Amino acid sequence: MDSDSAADGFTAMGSTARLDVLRALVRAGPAGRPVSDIQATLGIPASTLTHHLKALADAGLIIQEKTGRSIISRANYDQLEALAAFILSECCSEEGRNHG
Amino acid sequence: MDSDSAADGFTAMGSTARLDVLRALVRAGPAGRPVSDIQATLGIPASTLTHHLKALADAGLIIQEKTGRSIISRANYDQLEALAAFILSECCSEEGRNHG
DNA sequence: TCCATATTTCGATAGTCCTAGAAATATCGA
DNA sequence: TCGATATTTCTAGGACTATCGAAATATGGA
Repeated sequence: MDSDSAADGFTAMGSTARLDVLRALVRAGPAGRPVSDIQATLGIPASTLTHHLKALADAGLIIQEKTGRSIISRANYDQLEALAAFILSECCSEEGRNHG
Repeated sequence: MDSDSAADGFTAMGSTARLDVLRALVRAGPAGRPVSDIQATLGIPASTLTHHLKALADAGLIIQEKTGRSIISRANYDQLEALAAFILSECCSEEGRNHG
């Protein structure tokens, strides 16, 4: 995980609307949820929801798969774990240094 | 940790410049670093750096303390841990449900 | 083919954010 | 008080973002 893709990931989580969508998918587990189902739960207009889902997918936080007329979105747990671990990685590695 | 303050925290981490500043502080450990020291390491103009530090402080990700002419910034490890934990909290709690 | 369902693309508006130079403020030492 | 150091505030422009209605696209069934 490099700094740039981590920042992309955090940007994607950095709006209430998008974080709510992501968490709905995290709660749903590996089965994921279709767009229309998320929309019914959160009450976001379809075009806005598509926009946010694309942002989450571009950042690698979710994975989308088309089945029939539906698109199933799933949380990308590996990526989410990597981001969570990134926050405090290298913690205190320079503790006590006066220069550098 | 509610969704709104989590989103604020992730927004603060959602730019490369700011994430680099935060990580410099995470690496530094509890001793923290003065602004001028961060500036020397990262090469960011002072006014830009102040702007980013304020954003990080407003989101509760860092804590600033004035000592003499310097301001020491420290990572707020409790808040960072809470954000890391938030990402996957409630994971799969609705797994298997078809409605709701 | 025709219709209903599911989702995306387009387009436009309003608002927010990043960056950074210049000027201002605060602190310490001589 | 004067100067050096440390940091913030002011200001501004260009870039990016969120929102969402309307129109378009894709799929499956009758």
